[in-house]
Amino acid sequence: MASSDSDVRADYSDTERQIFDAALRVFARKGKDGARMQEIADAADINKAMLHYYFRNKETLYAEVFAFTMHRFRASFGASLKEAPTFEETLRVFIEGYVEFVRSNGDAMRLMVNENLAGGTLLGEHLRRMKEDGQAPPQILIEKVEAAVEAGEIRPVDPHHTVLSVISTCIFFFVAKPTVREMHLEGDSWNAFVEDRKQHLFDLLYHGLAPRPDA
Amino acid sequence: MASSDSDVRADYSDTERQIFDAALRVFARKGKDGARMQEIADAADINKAMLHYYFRNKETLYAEVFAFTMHRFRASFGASLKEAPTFEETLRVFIEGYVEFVRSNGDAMRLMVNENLAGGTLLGEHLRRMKEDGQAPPQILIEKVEAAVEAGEIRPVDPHHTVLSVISTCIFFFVAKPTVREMHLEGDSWNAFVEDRKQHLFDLLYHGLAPRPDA
DNA sequence: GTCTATATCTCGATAGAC
DNA sequence: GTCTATCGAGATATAGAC
Repeated sequence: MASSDSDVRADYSDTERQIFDAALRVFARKGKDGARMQEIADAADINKAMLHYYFRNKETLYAEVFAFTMHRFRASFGASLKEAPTFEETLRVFIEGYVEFVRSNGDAMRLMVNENLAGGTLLGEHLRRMKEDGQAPPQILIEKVEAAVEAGEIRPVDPHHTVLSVISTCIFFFVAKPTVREMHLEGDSWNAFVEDRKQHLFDLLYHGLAPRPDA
Repeated sequence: MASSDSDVRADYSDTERQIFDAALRVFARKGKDGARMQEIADAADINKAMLHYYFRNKETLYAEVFAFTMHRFRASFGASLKEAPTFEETLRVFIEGYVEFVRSNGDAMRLMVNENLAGGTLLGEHLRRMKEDGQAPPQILIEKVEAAVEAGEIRPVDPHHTVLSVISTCIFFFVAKPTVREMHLEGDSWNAFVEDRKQHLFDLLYHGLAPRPDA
């Protein structure tokens, strides 16, 4: 258990998880400084004093919520990435997995984006660890893109930019959900929009990467 | 001048613009609730009391900064979008213009994303106005995509999803700059990365949209 | 218009009864 | 473990001299 100085505890109680959910919801929308302990307590349906009983202060609460969220992100995502025979299948599975992850972990995404906007002091350590573990979703996909280029399955593209583009298109529409609703949806259902989006992204990216007959 | 109830004043003094710049910098990173008036005053290099002299309170300061930022966004961007003979040129010009805009208006982007994360109460009105004016960058590009589909210049894609994808790839890497630095840059220059990205995005999206010979 | 001082209030944090 | 009451820091906002 003493593997790394900032490992994530696995034995959170029910109340603690309840607090985590509430804290994540608030931190994700308002950021660390904008969030109010009272609002978190209300969302968790507990007394404000209990927050300080379980977590010394706001700073540690935020740090633990962030670490726990990143931990879940790695675990949940690694599991969703299956092996696929062709790059076409890999791309389809990745988009499906990523969009679904984003859909059901919206606040985790918002938290990470918020941390980026604020300067990302906490990100560094976590990202470095993800990179070293090779567990990061980007890292995995980058290698697959490299292999696909090597095998001539796709055009000779820059793996880093390519993966960044795939991820951007899977996340941004969700981060900017209020804007997207206003600009692109006129009373249509959000869920239907997300389903359409998965298909669109696969088409766009697949054709964007596939080799050109004339090239 | 009484065109609309929430029009943006055009006669801001030098001091007021100085405050706007500082306020935008802070609001963009910390959000409305996370920002501190003292920090804004320091960044603007004026006394904290002066903030309240020029703007009654935090709420109105934020509202005016947001409105002014959206106004500048519309104006600055509309001007950068030139007519182009082919869709290929349109796409290239759009990416160049958008990425450059994002690069030199990073805090404006961060502010909008922050507002989206927080729920986007202020966005609604502004976006609706942009849509009605037809001035919105997305709106303009959507029409060009529709026309290009019609003319057979590109594959029959959904214009809304397509434009959303273009915009996502132009903005997200910037919003997540700290993460991108950590994951994709190893001491390389950010400016060089941005230049590479413009080229990559054009390639990826152009091939993603171009008609298939075999289709 | 500018600054100091201060009023007012909100929020994070703790004490202490149960 | 839970709650009420409250302290004290820090934030917004204002008063008033210059």
